[in-house]
Amino acid sequence: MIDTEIVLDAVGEPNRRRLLELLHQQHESTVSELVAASGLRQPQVSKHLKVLAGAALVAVRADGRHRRYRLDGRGLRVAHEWFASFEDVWQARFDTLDALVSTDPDPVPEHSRGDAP
Amino acid sequence: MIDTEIVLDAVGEPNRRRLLELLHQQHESTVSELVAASGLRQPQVSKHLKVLAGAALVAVRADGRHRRYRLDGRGLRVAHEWFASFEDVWQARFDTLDALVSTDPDPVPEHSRGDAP
DNA sequence: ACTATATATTCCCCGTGAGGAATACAATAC
DNA sequence: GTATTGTATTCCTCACGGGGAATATATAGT
Repeated sequence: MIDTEIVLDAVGEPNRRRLLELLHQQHESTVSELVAASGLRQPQVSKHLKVLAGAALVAVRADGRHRRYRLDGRGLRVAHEWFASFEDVWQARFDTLDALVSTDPDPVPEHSRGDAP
Repeated sequence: MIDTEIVLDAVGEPNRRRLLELLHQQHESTVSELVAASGLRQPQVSKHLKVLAGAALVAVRADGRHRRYRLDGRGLRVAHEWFASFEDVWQARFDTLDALVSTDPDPVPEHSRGDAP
């Protein structure tokens, strides 16, 4: 079974999310392609891919001296399901309205000088 | 508009995820209740809640000297949608099968030196 | 006024983890 | 074999961010 904690930790990093998005567009990419597309350097790309693979977010396929990376649906699905478990929160529509009012519980009284709104 | 990066960064921390889950069960909680339920100390709970509020993941309502926190569907929905955009990955079922095979592309070559670790 | 409770904020410390450079390992071409 | 390309790994440094303690700021009660 895939650990939700590991998955969400892995996604909690901007460059790793960029790699996931790049792999989503390209469907399959070598490390060099990801280096070129991301602007990151090769070692960091490899390291990030290792973390993503550890979370079942990407899968690798050896191809000659290349490694072809692609998205792995298993980790992505686990993360998606974690957020889906909160669906009731935004489907009870009143919460959203309330939130607009109550996000800032004290909207700066500013010592209430007499100027008009 | 809510920034997906900020949301996913905020969720990328285990204790903040715990707080979200606690708020999901309780629907609304004071800081003290979250302190008791999480085992964290009050300042860190307040700090994490501030990050979550900055990502529109929680909303606050002032109630006497308490602050009642609840989940905010806006941030949660943004995160859910980000992962939903990858749905095609796990709905193409072959990826899952391939992953089982190709996650470890080179299962321990015979460089094994005879000495103990 | 003072006291107590609830929460936020400030300061400091320290570990984790991301980035960089260099190197090691792997696979093809010659 | 050597050279070259592609990728992984090691080592180092350093900043970011989380935790702890103390303090500040509210709000209620007396």
